[in-house]
Amino acid sequence: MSKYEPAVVEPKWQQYWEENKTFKVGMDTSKPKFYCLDMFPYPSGAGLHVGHPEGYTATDILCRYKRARGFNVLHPMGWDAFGLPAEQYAIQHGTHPSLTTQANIKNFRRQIKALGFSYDWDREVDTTDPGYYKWTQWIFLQLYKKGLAYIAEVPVNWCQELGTVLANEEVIDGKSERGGFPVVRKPMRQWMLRITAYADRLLEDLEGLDWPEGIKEMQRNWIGRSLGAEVDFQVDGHDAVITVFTTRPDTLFGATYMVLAPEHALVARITTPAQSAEVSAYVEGSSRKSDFERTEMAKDKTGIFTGAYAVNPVNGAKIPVYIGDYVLGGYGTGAIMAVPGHDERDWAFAKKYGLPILEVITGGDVQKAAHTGDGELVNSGLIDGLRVKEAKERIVAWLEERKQGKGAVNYRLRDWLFSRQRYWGEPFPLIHLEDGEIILADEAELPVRLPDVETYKPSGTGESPLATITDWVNVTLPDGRKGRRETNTMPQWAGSCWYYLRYIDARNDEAPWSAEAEKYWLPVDLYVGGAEHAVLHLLYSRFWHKVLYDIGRVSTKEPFQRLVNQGLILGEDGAKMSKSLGNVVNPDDVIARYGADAMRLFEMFMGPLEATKPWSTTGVDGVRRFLDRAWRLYVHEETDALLVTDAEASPEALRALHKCIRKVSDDLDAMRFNTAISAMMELVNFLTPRAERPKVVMEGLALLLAPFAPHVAEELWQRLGHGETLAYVAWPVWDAERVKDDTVTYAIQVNGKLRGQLDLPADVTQEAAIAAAREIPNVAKFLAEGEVKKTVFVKGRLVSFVVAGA
RNA sequence: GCCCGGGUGGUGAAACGGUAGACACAGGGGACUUAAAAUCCCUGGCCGCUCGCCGGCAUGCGGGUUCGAGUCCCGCCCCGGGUACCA
Repeated sequence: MSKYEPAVVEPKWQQYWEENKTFKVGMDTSKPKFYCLDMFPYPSGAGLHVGHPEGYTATDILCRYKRARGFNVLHPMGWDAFGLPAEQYAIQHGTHPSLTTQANIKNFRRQIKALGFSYDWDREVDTTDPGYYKWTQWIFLQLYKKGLAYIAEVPVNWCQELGTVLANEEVIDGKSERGGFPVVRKPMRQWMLRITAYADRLLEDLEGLDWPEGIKEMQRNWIGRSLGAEVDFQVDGHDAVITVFTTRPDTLFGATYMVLAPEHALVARITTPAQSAEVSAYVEGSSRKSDFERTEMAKDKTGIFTGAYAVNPVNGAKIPVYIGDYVLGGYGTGAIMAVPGHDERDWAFAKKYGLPILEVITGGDVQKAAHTGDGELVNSGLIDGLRVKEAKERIVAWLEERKQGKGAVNYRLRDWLFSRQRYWGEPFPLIHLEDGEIILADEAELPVRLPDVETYKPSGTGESPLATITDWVNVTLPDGRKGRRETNTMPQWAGSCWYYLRYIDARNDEAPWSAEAEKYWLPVDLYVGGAEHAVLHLLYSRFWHKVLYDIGRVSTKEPFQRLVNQGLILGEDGAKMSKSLGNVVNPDDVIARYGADAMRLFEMFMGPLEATKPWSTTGVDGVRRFLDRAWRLYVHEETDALLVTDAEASPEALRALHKCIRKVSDDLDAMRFNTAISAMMELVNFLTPRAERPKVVMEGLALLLAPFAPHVAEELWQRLGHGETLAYVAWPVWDAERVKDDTVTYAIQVNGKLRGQLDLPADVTQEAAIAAAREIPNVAKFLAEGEVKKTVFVKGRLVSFVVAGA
């Protein structure tokens, strides 16, 4: 072989790495560790998506770089393999989901290996492997024992015609995606996880994380902590109290009415006979609406007077009680006090129903619009004259003294619905006895395996297909008591919540991971994946991690120290890649045509990792030509002879090399892959027209190129006479002396405009530079137009004259 | 509405407050070739002219700070993503 042929080089080195277990890693306390994690893929039938290799390439480059810098690198890969598609395929074709899943995994593994990533494949995990989900079940038991798992009746998407419960994504406009049958909300027995118990810690611990600020902000918003007060309002003429949550207790004197959610428990009790018919009709109407319809879609706030009045605890005022479906039963206390003068929603409602609007904070005209900003309290008795902040504190203290309210914190975050009525998921390791007692599986009994079933069709009752396997479901304990196994299974999130922990000790049969491995490898130093997981996966995972921290199984509060989101890769037409648009790029085709190294290089050359950017076939062609050019620096295309010589390198060549080392090293540290590649292109462009091929320069270039294009780099390294892989060869070091230029081009400006350029010695003095600049005819011309008021000299950059008058 | 990103050549993009457009794609010209491909070299924001080491205009728009602004500040416009009657 004389020409660069990736089809020959790439399989050769992939085989070498595999046979020599080049990237197998163990604990080595003599080196600093680097745990670099990719979001593991769901192995779909469609094969690897072009978006996957972007993040994987970035992490692989970094891992190879870190190895060369002496780090002990953990870089694993696995499969988030439970999921709906395999079960749907099973329902249609009768194929066991595990068969479909294994076939898909095989294809994904082949595609990923074809890109030459330096994973330690001995640590591969598969969430559907009983050896893996054994420990997922184990973690569930720990959650249960901590009181963080409980059963509740929760509404699900029930489709009568299909006889099954549907995921949100299977429901479109209130109809089933398959068949278009009606879907209703039906309460079912579900497992819940008490993530809300960790809300504060999930919020606070974001502070120390090196994550994109936007993602942290999204998590904060999702948790939605709001500080305020609960205030009790006595209902006039009833022995009943309405408790409201408000973030603005300071505006309590401005409350002119109240609104209850239609599903509020007191509605039926306090509604007067005269209002009863209207209220019932309204309650009935809103029960058919989803929260989405009640909130997002409704532009108009609607409500109905219940006929009842409540007493404002601060001033004894009697204010009407309404119901309105813009108040949600599930948020806060399901009741609000309305302060139309200082809340926009309340203002709109008050205008519509002719309710009084009172000013309690100065600074606006509450008859024209709600004033939500700061100001001085008025018409507010004991808090008159205070600013908003002090007024809040004073009024809460006052309410607490009289036991009519208290400071309170409210969260938007809900507990996590943790069960699915599916076959293809982790079984819950527990039995329900006839008397209602729950018996947990013993750790030694794990895993509770998925039984084989006759059919994957839904049971028809809403329960999972597992409910139809009577000899699996029905159990008799050794003591004779009878029970039923849990037939719900866990959601796909379960397996992905802790996979980063399994990687550190993936073949441990005795424990999910060892304490030594945890202490050595955690936390994950860098986690790279798509922004679509910004909230749910990352929040759930953090939650489990904190529980594991509390039971002493992990020693860090947070699992992922640094997070980077790769951007979306669009189709060549600039649109999101999709089958229907026919703009999907298949990695297999790119590799076949240009090679894996060119594919890797182009994925990184397109632009910053985080940016959304379109694919370009001619762009791949461009980086492939760069690799061809680089190859020809080393190998004679016709004779296959090595062109590299032992001759001493010229200072210019050394300077070019050392500048390149500096640039590539700095850029890799900052994950600026695109500009690092540009720097290598510049070095190749520098060498191409020159005859000299000094070994020291050519070896340096090969090592710089290695993280990006490892196959071709290994091949060149071998041709340079080395017997072993370059994966652990020390990263080249640049020398400050070598990168110094003899002369520097100065820009000469007059009044900020460029009027000339000047090559000056690198060590030129200010005086000499200014004198030389004045000599330039074009500069002198402009200087002559007025008086030089000021001269600016920036070393190594420019001389700037400020000229006044003319 | 709110919160994050982002607006730079024909295109993807570079640019410690210091020569805007590195690097690459597409384009134009040339060399090699019988020819083509491949390769190599040159060119390359827009406008103007006296064609130069020339001048003017240029980083979404309008202001400001500065000797100097793509970069910092203020006010707008547009695009992408996220998110919401959350009291």
